[in-house]
Amino acid sequence: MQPLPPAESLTQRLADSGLRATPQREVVYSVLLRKRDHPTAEEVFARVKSELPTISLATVYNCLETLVQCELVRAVNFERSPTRYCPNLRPHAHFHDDQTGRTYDIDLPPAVLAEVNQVLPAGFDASSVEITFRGQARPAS
Amino acid sequence: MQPLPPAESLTQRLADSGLRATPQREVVYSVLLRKRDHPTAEEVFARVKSELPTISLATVYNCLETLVQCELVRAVNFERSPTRYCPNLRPHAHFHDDQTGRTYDIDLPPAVLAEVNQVLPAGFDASSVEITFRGQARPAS
DNA sequence: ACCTTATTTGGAATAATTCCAATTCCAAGT
DNA sequence: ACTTGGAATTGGAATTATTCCAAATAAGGT
Repeated sequence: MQPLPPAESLTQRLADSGLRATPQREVVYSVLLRKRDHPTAEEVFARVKSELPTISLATVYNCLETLVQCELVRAVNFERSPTRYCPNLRPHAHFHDDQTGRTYDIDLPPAVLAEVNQVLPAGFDASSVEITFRGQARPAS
Repeated sequence: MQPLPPAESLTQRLADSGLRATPQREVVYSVLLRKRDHPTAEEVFARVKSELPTISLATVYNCLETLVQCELVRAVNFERSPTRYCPNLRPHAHFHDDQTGRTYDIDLPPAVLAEVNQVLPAGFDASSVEITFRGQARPAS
């Protein structure tokens, strides 16, 4: 079990960007933290509804986008399937199980990250790198 | 300049999969080989039209899908933007320039690929890995 | 309280892709 | 050559995820 980010970081991060901590944003974020199974926007929508029955799908998209902007959440894209959302802030790759469709986080040691960045020729300045595996998973844990 | 794959490999690969070498498939493939700028399906459609004015967009999608199945072409996805197509068969990553939108191939040495695969815990069996950089490019060549 | 701006909302619009049913095209067997 | 069955193509409709938009609501600073 990894340490979770402190709960107050949302309000903090939003404030840093001059944004407000609304109930919608808080619930969307808490839903992501509660069940870290890389839900789609629709899935987040369904989960948030039980707490905020009148929230709209557009708002869920807005909140998710805001959280991504604040760097509290990562948007994960796999092929052409709907975007999934991930509150894991540690450097990690994603593993997509072709059979089950489940997505797993794979921690990336700094050394590997460094080596991957080495492959860039002069003149290429990367602001981010995304590593995605596909295959079959039979995770131990 | 890298060696191009032999021209006859299309017919060969298709036959291997029990598929036919149609004019549409040939022209779509040749268009990809001729200008390797990671075009979208719409862009391929536009280029193919000059040679086959009556081809339909659906056929372009079909042909591209077929080429991907035959492993002659890779489908490249960036965020939510349209899929791009790439006939480079060497192991390589992609670099997406945020300013220009251009995509560059970055060769991946086998050693790096090996190290990246090392990060997978026991029980994860990857059939492929996708590495994508985003940032700013000022390529030497 | 008031004003200004941020945020939310529902519905319409968009964009990329896929689906579908109707031809058309081949290739193999007679 | 002629048929025939499956493959491939075609145009258009449908789907899906997401974004856009304009109106309504909420919230913080004065």
